[in-house]
Amino acid sequence: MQDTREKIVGLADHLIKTKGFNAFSYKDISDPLAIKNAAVHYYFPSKADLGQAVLDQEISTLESGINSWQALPEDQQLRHLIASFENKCNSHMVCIMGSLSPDYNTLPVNMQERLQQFSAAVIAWLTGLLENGRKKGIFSFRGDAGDRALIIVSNLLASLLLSRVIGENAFEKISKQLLDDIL
Amino acid sequence: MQDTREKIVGLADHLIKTKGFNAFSYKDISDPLAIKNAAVHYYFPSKADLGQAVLDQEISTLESGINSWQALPEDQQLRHLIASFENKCNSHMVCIMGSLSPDYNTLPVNMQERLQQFSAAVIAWLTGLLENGRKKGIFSFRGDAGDRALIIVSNLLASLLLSRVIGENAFEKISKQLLDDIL
DNA sequence: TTGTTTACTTACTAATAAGTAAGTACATTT
DNA sequence: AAATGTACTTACTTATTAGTAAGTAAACAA
Repeated sequence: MQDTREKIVGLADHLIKTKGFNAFSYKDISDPLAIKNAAVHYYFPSKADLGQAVLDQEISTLESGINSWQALPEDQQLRHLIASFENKCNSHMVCIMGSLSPDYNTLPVNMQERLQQFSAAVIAWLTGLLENGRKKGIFSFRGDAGDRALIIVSNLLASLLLSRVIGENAFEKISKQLLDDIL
Repeated sequence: MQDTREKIVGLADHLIKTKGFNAFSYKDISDPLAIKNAAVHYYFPSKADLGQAVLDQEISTLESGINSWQALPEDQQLRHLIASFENKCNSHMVCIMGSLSPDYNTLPVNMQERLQQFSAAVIAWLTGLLENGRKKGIFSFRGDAGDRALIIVSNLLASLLLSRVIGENAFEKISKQLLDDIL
C-alpha cells in the first residue's frame, strides 16, 4: 500500500511543525503507525530522505493552493494565505519555514535546497500578488512589492513562533495589523 | 576559576543561536574548551540547568542594554535594538527567541518560563518606547503601541531566520521598511 | 599540619539514535 | 507451478547522548 508511505510523510510533517526536525526520531513515527522503525527505513532509508519527502510535499501543496486561488481577487488570495496560518496556529503548529530555518545549518544539503526552493516560491507568488493588487487599487502600500512580501511572510512566520511563547492572540494581533497596513 | 563557567555559558549561547538547543551536545562545549564532558556537568548537572543559565544571562544582558540606552531619544534606542540584530545577522546567528520558540514544546519547563520572561520584557520595553516616541512626535503610526511592538519584534526575529535561507539582504530590507513605517 | 573545598578527570552506565542485513508472508507475474 | 516483487519484521550494530560515581591534584583554611 502507498498508504503507509503517505502516513509516514504526514506524521513527519506534523512532528517537524510541533517538535522540530532534530527532536523527533523514527520511533515517533513507527509507534503511532504500529509498525517497526525498520519499516520507516524501508520507505525512507535516511532521515534526509524523509525530510526531503516532507519538503517536496510542502512545495506541491503550496503550488496547488496557489493554483486554486488563482481566479480570486488579490485580497481574497491573501486572506486565504493568512487563514492557512491561522489553522496552523489553532493546531499549535508552526510553519515549515519557521521550524526548519533555525536548524538550517544542521540540515542535510538536499533539505537546505528544497527549503530555499519553498521560500523562493512563496515570496515570488506573494510579490506578484501584491504588485497586481496595488495596480488594481485593492492594496495600497509604499515601497517595493518584493520588500512588502518579505515583511508579510516574515510576520506570518514569526507570529506562529511568538504565539507559542506569549499566547495565541499574538497571531490575531499581528495578522490584523498586516491587513490594516495595506488595505 | 569562574572563568570556565562563563565560557561554558557563552559557548552554549552561541551553539543555541547557530545549531539550536536540541542539536548541540556537551561534547560541543567540552571539546573547544579542552575539558571533559563531566566538567560541564560539574557546573551544570543537567542540560536544563545550562539552558536556564543561558536564558538568565540573556535576560540580564537585555536589561543592562535597555538601561544603558535609557537617556537616548526613542528613535536612537530603537536603532540600537536593530543594530544588535544586525550584529547577529552578520555573525550568522539567530536571536534566542528565534532559536528556542520552534523547540518550545520540547524544552524543560524552567526554560519555557525564562523564555516567556524574556519575551515579555522585550515587548513591554518596546511598547513603552513606541508610546513615548509617538507622544513626542518622533514616531508616527496607527493603532496600539503594543501591537506595533509585536510587529517589530516579529519582524526582527524572522528577518534573521529568513536571512539564513534566502540570504543576508533579507535583514536589510526588512529592518529598513520597519523604520520607514514609523519614522 | 591536617582537613576541606574547588575544579576538575577517569571511567563508566543506560538510553536512544540512525541505520542495516537477512528473513518472511503474501500477492502478482510468467 | 515457479519465480519474483512488495511490504514489511526480526534482530542486530554502531554511534552518540545525557548523566554519574569515584578519584585526584592543587589551593586554601583551621
